Amino acid sequence: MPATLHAYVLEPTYRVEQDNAIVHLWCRLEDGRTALVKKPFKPYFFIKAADQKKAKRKTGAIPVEYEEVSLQSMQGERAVKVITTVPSNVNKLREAFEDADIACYEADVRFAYRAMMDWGVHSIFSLTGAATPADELSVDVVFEHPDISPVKDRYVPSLSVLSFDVESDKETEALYCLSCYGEHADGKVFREKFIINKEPVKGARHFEDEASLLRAFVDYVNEVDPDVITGWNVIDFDLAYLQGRMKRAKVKCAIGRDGSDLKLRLQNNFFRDSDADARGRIILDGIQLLRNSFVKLRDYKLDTAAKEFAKEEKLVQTTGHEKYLEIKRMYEEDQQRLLKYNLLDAKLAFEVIMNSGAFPLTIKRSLLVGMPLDRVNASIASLDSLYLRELRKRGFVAPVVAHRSRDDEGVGGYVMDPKPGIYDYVIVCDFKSLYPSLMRTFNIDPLMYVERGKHLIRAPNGALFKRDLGIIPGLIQRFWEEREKARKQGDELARYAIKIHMNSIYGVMASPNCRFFNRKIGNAITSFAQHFIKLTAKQIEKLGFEVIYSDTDSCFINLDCASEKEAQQLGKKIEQELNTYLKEYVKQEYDLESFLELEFEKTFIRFVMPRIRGTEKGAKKRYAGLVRKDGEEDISFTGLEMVRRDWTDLAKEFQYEVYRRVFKREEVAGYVREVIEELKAGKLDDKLVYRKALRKDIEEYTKTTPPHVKAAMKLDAVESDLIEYVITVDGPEPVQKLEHDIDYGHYIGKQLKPIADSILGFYGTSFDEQLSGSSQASLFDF
DNA sequence: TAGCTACGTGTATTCCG
DNA sequence: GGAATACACGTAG
Repeated sequence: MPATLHAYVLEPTYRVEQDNAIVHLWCRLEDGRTALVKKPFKPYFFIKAADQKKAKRKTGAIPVEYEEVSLQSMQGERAVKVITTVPSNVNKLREAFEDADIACYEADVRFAYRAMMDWGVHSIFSLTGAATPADELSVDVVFEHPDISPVKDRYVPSLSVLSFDVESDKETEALYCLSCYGEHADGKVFREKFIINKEPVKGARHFEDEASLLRAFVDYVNEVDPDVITGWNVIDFDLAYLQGRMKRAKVKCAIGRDGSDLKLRLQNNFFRDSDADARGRIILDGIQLLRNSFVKLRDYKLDTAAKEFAKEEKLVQTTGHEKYLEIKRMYEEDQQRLLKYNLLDAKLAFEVIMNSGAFPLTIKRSLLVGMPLDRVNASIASLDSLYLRELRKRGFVAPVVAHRSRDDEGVGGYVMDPKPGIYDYVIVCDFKSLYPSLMRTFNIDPLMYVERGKHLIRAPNGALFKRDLGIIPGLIQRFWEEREKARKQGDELARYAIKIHMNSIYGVMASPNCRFFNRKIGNAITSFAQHFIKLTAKQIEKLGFEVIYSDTDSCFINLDCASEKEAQQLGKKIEQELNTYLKEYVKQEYDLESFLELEFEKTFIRFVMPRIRGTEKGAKKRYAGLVRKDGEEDISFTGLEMVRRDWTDLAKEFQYEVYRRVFKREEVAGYVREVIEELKAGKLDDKLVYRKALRKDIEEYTKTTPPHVKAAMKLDAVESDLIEYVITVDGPEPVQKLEHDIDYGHYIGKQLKPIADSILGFYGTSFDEQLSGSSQASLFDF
């Protein structure tokens, strides 16, 4: 009797053998071995039973079996299963059928995922079967046709990770060296350096020519056999470069676990990331991984990330042409230093993805939604995989994704017109996961949606839902419970992963690319949200407090009280009163149990709600306040220049200090004058850089030419989407190619003045007035 | 190999008999 | 030459 093993799926895929499809699950087993699990599965989809006769005339030479099933479409039409031999036939049949107006169901579910859904397994599963030798494959063991079943208790798999970095001559493209750093699944660290050199080099493997080094690298990858390959910009730079050099040197980039070549899909498009596929392994770019894990940085250079998350800094701090020269010099004169630098970069990328939490978070997310590591951000696919299983259990089949035009837009959250001003003691109450809690409370679900009927739940936008527990509400309930469990266990990462996925469900439902998309369902959620946040604000006012602002799920309340302690007490009281009221309200109005949870979130000791520039109206989504964090007072900024990447350090430091002085009731005029003096004296020149991203190719800016585009056009080569530029007397210039004097007048008028005015206005004064010490005409008339 | 909408601000461009 | 409008970006939630 073979033992039962637990496995984590790195990559689900398939191969066709003798006209039959075999699902291949490339796995890391719980016992530490790597495995390929092979199991045959027949591709299939559904049509309406009523279309079967017509369909039979359209199948041509494609092998098809029709199977009667007790399933129906969500509109209640009886379905029949169309089974074929290989996955590509599904597309052919779908095309032929749709040409003949035969609707297809679930014909766009990817084959290997389909199999996993039907076997009831997610990314971790249990298998029982005999292991066979792996032959030519780069795994420890192969299982042919094992029994596969779900696992109740998930565990966190230990994966082997390889990070690498390449150094080359930028002009000739010749390879200098390559370094690898990583950890085996058991946590043991490995590292290796490769360099092109005639003579031996201490501490590294040396090769006389590129082809030999490249071959040795491929062998090395297969030898350390990583589950995950990573690095900084590793797909668009290192792998793309290596692939090119290997092609030239006629070396196969056979780093797939089945000996297959690396495949790259490089995107020039700014809206989509490039991806890479080495069969059986996952290739994750460090930058993409951080971004997808919501790790916010000023920019995504390795050095910036390393300063934040690693212990060491890059060895070479220069950039652009200087860096190129430095690397060339090191290769020629100081190879030990170059190798040290090279290996350190590989190590830093590794430490950044680990220490920032991005990699552990991605593993958690993968376990939570059952997606491979490189697809945890594919929200539609993630929800699909969870939803379709449940739908099937209930006897239904889902439609294929319809292609829709995106003409009408759905409605979103409610944002109240704020009451501008400076306040003492403002508290914030907000709903915990408002959209999920509404979907759960009001049973918002595609399967529960109906056009008419009795005893239904009616959303404020008129959408109607049945009262039997829906699939989405059930899913949210499960997530909610898991989050509570994580909270009790102090598992912050799991909590965060659950929050991300719970909050993405609304976005999926409101996306025309989701197979269950229906504008009325999306709007049902937001109309409920609008209703409840307005109702909440109204009730708070009824209790005798002033609501000065509200956005989507939050209320900002001006307490007009005397101390932090009092604010705390009032906050608790408001939270409790409102929750009681809402429970009762939902029971009364809808005869439902409310899962809405209003939470007293924080206290601002002092608070500023600024105006829209040049008007009397309050500005939405922009505010600042004095908070207490770990006993210390600190200023929190939201939406204001302080938190925006496209404002200069000068503006940010200035804003922080001006607001600090206002909150602390310290004088401002002297400070403002001081900054201007220093600026004009050239003492702040390193704080004047604007950073703004190009969001499309330079040639596509045809309607207008914004400053960052002008600066980018002055560059010899655009090496990064993020353009760093300075305003000079001759207009915007990139930092890499500064040719004119700085336009200090610009910085005074455009970076300092608007920031000062946004707060000085509340004291009946202005930037100009503070400078001149009187109310005479503007000193800076820009 | 596609989660969503709401919003403010700066600059460029167009309109204005 | 000033007001109105469009474009572009980054942000809140």
